[in-house]
Amino acid sequence: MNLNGFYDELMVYYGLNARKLPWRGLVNPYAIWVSEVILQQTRVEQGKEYFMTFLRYFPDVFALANASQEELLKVWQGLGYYSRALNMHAAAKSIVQNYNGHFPSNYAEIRELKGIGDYTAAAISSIAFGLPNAAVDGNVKRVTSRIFGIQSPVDKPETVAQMTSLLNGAIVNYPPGDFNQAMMELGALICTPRNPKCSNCPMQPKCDAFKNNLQGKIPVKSKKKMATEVHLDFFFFEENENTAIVKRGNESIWKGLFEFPNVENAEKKDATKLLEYFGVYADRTVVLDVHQFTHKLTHRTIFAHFWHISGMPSNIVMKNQGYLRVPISDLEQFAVHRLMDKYLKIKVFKEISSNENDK
DNA sequence: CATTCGTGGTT
DNA sequence: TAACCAAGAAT
Repeated sequence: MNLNGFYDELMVYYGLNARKLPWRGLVNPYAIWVSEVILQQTRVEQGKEYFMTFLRYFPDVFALANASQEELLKVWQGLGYYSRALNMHAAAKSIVQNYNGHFPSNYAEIRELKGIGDYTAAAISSIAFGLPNAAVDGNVKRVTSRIFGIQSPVDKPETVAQMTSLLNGAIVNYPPGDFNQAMMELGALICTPRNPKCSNCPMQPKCDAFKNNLQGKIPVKSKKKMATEVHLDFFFFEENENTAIVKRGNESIWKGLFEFPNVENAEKKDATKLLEYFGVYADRTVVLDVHQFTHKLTHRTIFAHFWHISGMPSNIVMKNQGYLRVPISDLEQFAVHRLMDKYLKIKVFKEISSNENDK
């Protein structure tokens, strides 16, 4: 199928309709890298503010490499997928050490950096260095599968490889960075997941899905696993204006973020059992308040309880070196996950932000 | 290769 | 409202 006409039309479309975004038009590979990692599985609208903030705190690769993990995660707080930030930290150190701070300028070396996969390596190498590598993200998978009528699941590596190969054959005829961004822009603005605006699409005459009225069937996706349910109980111990927090390890979710001492269970357990875990016994405990959240993630549903306890068990510090005793007023300085953030705003710093929250 | 990594907007 | 899913990568 000869799609040269389509690609020409696509580039014209992009020239006329490209959104003005904070990272558009930049040539600094560091800034482009930052934008691409922030935008992984993240909506453009949510990423904009974080992009500006990130560059303000870490204007170049040296600033990022020299930053503390705590400061980095505080800037990243709320974005999710926190391994992205930790991987960028490692990659920045690697760039400083192995490339004297100069961002590597070829695909293979870029692809080796932590947190950079096929898509991001192609995006950076094309946008920052003009290299003809097709970047296949969610938008491009949708656009490409519809154009070519590809009905194999787009989440299969084999399907992605097929699309990458097709697009690599076309990208050599255009400015690579613009070509990749044009494909993504078409997916974001015209070839949307539902109700695509085919009447405004420069590709309509050559689109297999449109021709066969398969826009609702393509792209094909494998069915996803059901979310598992988890019970997570946090303990807000309060004693003399102080409380206890602990830093998450590297084993699973929320790596490196701080939170109240907590227990995770597959089943719901009663309060006495939970408190005994921390050496607090029901008959000597004053539960000031219990607050419940249901927090839905892509692959798990968390039933969270926050127990506000008067006093702090003395063994909370003895039991595990990881526990930190900190002034409650200092909690805002620590990077926390959304559950903690919500609880702090609603219950702990209520008096500070009540004017905004109550509306 | 299938699963596991957040959060929030859209339908 | 529940389901979908967004400029994906690591394991």
